[in-house]
Amino acid sequence: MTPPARMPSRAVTDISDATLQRFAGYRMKRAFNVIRDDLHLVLKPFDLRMLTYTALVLIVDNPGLRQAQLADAMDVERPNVVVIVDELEQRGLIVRDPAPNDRRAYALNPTPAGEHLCATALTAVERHEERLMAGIDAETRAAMFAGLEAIRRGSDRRVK
Amino acid sequence: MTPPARMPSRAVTDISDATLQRFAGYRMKRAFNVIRDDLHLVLKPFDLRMLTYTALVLIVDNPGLRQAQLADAMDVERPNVVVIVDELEQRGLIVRDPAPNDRRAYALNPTPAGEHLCATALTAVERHEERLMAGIDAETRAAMFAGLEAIRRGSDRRVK
DNA sequence: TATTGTTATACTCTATAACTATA
DNA sequence: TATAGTTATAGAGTATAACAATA
Repeated sequence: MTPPARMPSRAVTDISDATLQRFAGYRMKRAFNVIRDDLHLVLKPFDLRMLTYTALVLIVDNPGLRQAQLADAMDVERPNVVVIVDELEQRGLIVRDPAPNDRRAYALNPTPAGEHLCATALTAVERHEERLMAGIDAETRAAMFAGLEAIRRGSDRRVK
Repeated sequence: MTPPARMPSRAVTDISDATLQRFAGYRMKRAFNVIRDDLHLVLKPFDLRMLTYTALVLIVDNPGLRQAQLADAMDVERPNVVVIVDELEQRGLIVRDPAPNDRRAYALNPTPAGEHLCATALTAVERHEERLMAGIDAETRAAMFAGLEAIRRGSDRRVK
């Protein structure tokens, strides 16, 4: 069963990433790559990317949201939110209403078209999720989610 | 204990991401952002980024590696590996030796300086890892790693 | 024909500084 | 003074096509 030993020059056909496997960052990057690539294909029919999809969902779930709040919720810098909101607005999926009591800000609201696209995309993403998580039992999923949440919350445990 | 109810206009100060929280992609992106930002600061003193650090570790652990194998191990396209290897070579951390039996390819090998920097950076990354995972018990860590590995392996369960 | 490494290129994501108009 | 949104810009990460040398 075991392959013949090749003593002189070690085979580089079987690459070891044992060192990197010890770190959450490496494992998460690899897993996230799979999710990102699949989500990319899933959202393509709706002409949405992960960022525009995330923004749309947040605006649908939180009508009246301001851009600064959206940036904070998405963990993205404010200038980068502008182009995302621009894109959604130009496609008629959301509107920039004037914010009450603050003439500097906008109240982001979904249009009926935006709500419809959001709902349709959401069901596609749910199928994508179930497909990728198919082999993982409920307890492992819960533990994984808890671990990810603990890392996210522990951002005050960062360096500096 | 409960704050006074504000019926007319719902407070948008408390943003709900409940919909997105149901998806592994969102939770992983948020957690990965924390890890990426911290790792960025941790590697900065060594003048390494996540990609160059990962490549260096893989080359140290797999001397004689070819670039195509490195690209595969890093889940990065071959053209993007060229600049990473360029950077490590120009800094004297690795060398591009001729590959035996194939004059097209290179055998990537670490220099003593590369091995030393790799070891030093590794201990810093170990501290970073333990800091970010501090609040997570062993069983949760194991389950999280198992879940991430299952997603990575299940890349054949992708769309198309 | 297929593969290795390469060049060129483009698109996305991310990050910072500086501006305007309001607060 | 500080904040909301904006502009401009630059750096990273990622992806594809096409090429020369070699298998």
